[in-house]
Amino acid sequence: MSKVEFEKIVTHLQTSGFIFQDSEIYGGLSNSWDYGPLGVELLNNIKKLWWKKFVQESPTNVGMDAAILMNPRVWEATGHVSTFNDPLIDCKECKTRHRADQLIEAQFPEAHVTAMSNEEMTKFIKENNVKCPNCGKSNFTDIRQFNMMFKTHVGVTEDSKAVVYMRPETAQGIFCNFKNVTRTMRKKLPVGICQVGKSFRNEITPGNFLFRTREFEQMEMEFFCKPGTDLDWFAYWKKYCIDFVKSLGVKDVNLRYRDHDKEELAFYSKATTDIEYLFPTIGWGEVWGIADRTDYDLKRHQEYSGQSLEYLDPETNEKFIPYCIEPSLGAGRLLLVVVCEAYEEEELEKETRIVMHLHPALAPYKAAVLPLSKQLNEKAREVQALLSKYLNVTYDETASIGKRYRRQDAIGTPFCVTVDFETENDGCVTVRDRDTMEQIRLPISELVKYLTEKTFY
RNA sequence: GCAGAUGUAGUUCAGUGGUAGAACACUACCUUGCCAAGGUAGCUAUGCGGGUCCGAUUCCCGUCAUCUGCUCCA
Repeated sequence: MSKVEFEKIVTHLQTSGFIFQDSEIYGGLSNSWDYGPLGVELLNNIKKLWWKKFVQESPTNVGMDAAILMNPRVWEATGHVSTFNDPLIDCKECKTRHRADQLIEAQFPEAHVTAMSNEEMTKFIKENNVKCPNCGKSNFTDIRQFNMMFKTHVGVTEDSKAVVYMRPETAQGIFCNFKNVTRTMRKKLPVGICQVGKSFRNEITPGNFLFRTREFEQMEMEFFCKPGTDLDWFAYWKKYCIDFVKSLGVKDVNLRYRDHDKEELAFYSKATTDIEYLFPTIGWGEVWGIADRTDYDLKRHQEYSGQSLEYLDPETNEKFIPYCIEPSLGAGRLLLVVVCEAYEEEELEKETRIVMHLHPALAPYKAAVLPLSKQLNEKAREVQALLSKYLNVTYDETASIGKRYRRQDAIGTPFCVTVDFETENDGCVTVRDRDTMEQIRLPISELVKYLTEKTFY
């Protein structure tokens, strides 16, 4: 396989019906992308397999789906309203931007930055001649506060009392429902609650195509367990997650764990490990974050809501707030990973064949039905109608058969079913494999079973 | 948000202060009968908005978007 540039993959996705720029006819909106007919199939398949692995196949886990808009008190409890504000400051000399608190901390470690207001920090920077780490001068703008949460209003008047936030993570919908879920489902610890849904963050610097967008879909599990038990759940889920990525066809050598250092850890987390993927051109990038959130979230919600979120262990009659392991993954990122991994430009004698070696269960179309000649349209349409009751299939009757194979290769369709002049007599079709380019002849009556088995996850 | 670069068919690229061109892709018809065949015809573009000019895709300004770097990233 030849070395492929990230840009090429992006172009391919945009020109073959996977991804479009959002509101493109108006010039687009920065970092917003839409999923086209093929992209949405791939995305849905990714979410489906994740759900299968984390909900359906797990004896401990259940799913749920929370609202995007929540009581704003939720975000006060989590600290998003207060501490998720970055005090940003620009150097007037060299035009670089910095975080005021980090500037002070780096040059005056003894200063109590966390206790300072923005005005106090501005004053401190001026009085102590805090220098720009880039140009060494001390000439800054005033601090401006950035909140990463999108705000909107409930009700038709823009009354500040009715401010609500677009959730910056799906996790809190799970924490808030911890009691509801365990009670109604009669769940004992350990229990994982899983959710797939949109989150919104007003990122200062999004970029790299789907890699960092302001609106994104998260696939998260909050796994509640008793602290100090024999089983190391953090290690367990780390392995479970990486095994899932590998099961989608991602090669071992392109994956690694990366532990966060102490300084890097979020305030609520005791330990965090990222699963990273080696993207073409871009290099290693975070795909999946597995965090040990301790009992931070439930504790805070208990405090702010006044509701007990303790768990009563039925065996020991002991009450405690469960600890939580959170593997959190962006659906768009995982899509990017499987596409980067699957994309190949195969050099053939006369041409280059673009093939997406997608796992058959992920492929937008499981098969394409192709009449060898247009005279065979009718029969081919019958086959398509039969298959489409069980599988997502497509149909193509234009151009030569070879060209149609190429088109399907380029969008990752694992099988092509060709109806030929013998089909009417022997009831068989030719099934061609995307990866091996081998062909076998099968009775139409066995097609559904064959394709279902071959595209099973 | 700052700095730099870029913006011409679906894609990759030409080109010009005076009616925009190719290749590939796509569509139709003919032909062909299992790996991008051939023929004919066809569709499609100067990101958006101003300004200068007789005339702007070209020069100028603004804006939007993309890329790179910085800042940032639950």
